[in-house]
Amino acid sequence: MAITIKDIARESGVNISTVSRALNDAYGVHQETRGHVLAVAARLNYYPNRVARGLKTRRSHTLALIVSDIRNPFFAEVTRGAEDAARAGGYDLVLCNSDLDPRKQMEYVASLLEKQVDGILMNSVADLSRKQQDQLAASGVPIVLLNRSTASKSFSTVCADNEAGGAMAAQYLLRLGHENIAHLTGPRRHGNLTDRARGFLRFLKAANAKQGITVLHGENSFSGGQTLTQKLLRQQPEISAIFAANDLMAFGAIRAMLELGRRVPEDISLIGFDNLELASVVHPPLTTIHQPKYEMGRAASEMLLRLARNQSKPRSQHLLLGVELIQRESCRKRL
Amino acid sequence: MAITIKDIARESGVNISTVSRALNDAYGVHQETRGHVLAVAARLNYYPNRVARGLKTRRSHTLALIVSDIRNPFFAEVTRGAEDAARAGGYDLVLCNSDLDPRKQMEYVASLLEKQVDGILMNSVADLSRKQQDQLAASGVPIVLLNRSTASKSFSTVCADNEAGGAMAAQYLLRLGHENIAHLTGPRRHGNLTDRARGFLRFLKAANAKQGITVLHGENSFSGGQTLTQKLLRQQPEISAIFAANDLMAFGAIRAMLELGRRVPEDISLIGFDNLELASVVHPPLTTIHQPKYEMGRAASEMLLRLARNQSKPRSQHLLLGVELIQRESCRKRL
DNA sequence: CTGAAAGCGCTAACAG
DNA sequence: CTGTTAGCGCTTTCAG
Repeated sequence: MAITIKDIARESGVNISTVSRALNDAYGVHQETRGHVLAVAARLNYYPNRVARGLKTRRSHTLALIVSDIRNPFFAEVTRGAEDAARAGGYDLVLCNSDLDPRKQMEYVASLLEKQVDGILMNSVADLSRKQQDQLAASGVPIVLLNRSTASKSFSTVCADNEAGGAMAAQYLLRLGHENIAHLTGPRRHGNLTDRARGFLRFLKAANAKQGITVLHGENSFSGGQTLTQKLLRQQPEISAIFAANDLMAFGAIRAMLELGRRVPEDISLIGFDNLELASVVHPPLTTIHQPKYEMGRAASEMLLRLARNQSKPRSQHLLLGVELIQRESCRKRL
Repeated sequence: MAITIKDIARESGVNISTVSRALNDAYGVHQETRGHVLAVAARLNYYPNRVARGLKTRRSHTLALIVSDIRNPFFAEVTRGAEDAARAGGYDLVLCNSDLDPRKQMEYVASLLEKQVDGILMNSVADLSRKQQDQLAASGVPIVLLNRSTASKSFSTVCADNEAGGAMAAQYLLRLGHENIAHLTGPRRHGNLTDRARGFLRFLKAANAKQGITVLHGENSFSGGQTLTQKLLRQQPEISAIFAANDLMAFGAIRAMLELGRRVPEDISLIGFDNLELASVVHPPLTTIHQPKYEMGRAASEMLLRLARNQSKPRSQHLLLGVELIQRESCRKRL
């Protein structure tokens, strides 16, 4: 049986409420009694039961993070940022993997509400029905959406500036003199990737790119990048630069080119998006657009902490974080 | 204000204890009342407060996982397995990143105890002082150690069979006809890596390997593998096969060889350990020893669940999971 | 500054 | 089968 404030009250000859005060408020209790109580508590090796406290205070000091899959290195990084910030604020973080399955997501949320978490960080609600989203919003827990800028107004968000990143990629490739450019991206409607494509194409158009741009849609994965690249090089062997919508696709592209005997960057320049840790490890080291993943997680946690602490639910907040071009060795000037 | 069993008791004209029973036990309550209560509960959109319940039952239905860093893809995979199993058992998983810092680790544990978690999964306690370890063991929470086989008897463990894996690597390289073999590994005393080295060397010795084996110690990281390989090839350019203690080091070795103009596997065969997802993505695809990372996490959670459910603390359990050789393209027969 | 007492929401004897 | 009652460990009025 763990020892409680009752024990330490008995042991130190004061009332449990005094113990409680001594343990919490620095004020409202005589220095001397306070000292004594603390000493007894230490001697008995007392540690408070936060569950009981939470029942009374209606705060669990626990946050939750729902990602699609922690094995995705992008989310691992975000998660680390979120956990660090939560901990710094005195909160725990419970981790949930939803695989983007709407049912799983709703089950997690229900379970988390029952556990009285003070706030939820979510990867996405895009796959939830309108009704489910309303239900979420109505639940009352503060929710901040990660990696979504276009979400409904009911939720706060933190996201990287995907559109600006797309534009950066375009600008860089143009500056290197490329004219025959392709963009490899994911499914047609995929919030973030769509934003990247928009920024990319908009910049090229504004710059009066001399030639048409090829945009290929496929799976936003390693093998998707590989497949699309094979297809691209068959259709348009004269291509001189590729913008892959994320690093994983870029890795797939590298593999495909290797197999087809096209060299990066000698024959074809390649730029990715995300700046995964692996990007500097592959050969050639990948030039890419850096997303501040850790900072996104951290900022999201901090935002959620603010929301959780203000009982009164304030308007939703939105944060857009800047991205950055990381030059490595997968691009070069067109001859 | 959330609605409680009191509300639904009032609304349905029965006592709160009847409500509680209706909601929990299927038995001991008339089907009719039960149905009615459930209906009212549903109508009021009731969900139970697990914190209150936990206060009474002394079970939080929450597990915790302390890893050094979730960004390490190895742990991400383990974590996913652990979370899936926890959830399947009706438990939440709180994630903690310790960076292997003993102080952080102890702080996490203290905080988790206060939150009344039902069990803790830990990456390692190797860096904890004897006293800290005893303190942990004395705390009373079930603890299972991940990825440790040699830990003190006070804790349960689940681990991959590192020694057998090392032996497998040796056997494979020998079968390919290699005689001039090097082993690149981490610091001298590093539980798992040491086990791999032992298995490797023991097998070679037993097989009467014709030549001496070179073992190089360094950092167990990408750059560690890179550095060691540079050093190795300077000292012994005639080496024909390398066993890297983990995939990350193997990736570093690939990079170093690329830079030195030595081809894998044409000039030198390379085998890793872990079978990270990247292993199939690098060039050449890496032959390696597969650790069942997901299963380790799952098994650890399941073991912890068993421990948590049996109030009486049983003896510690130990599980050693098998490893597997994954043949890809980084090794070939010696000419 | 300290004590008494109520109660957070739920479970679990114990009666009936 | 159902109601009464007593807490779980802690915070928080309200008195004194």
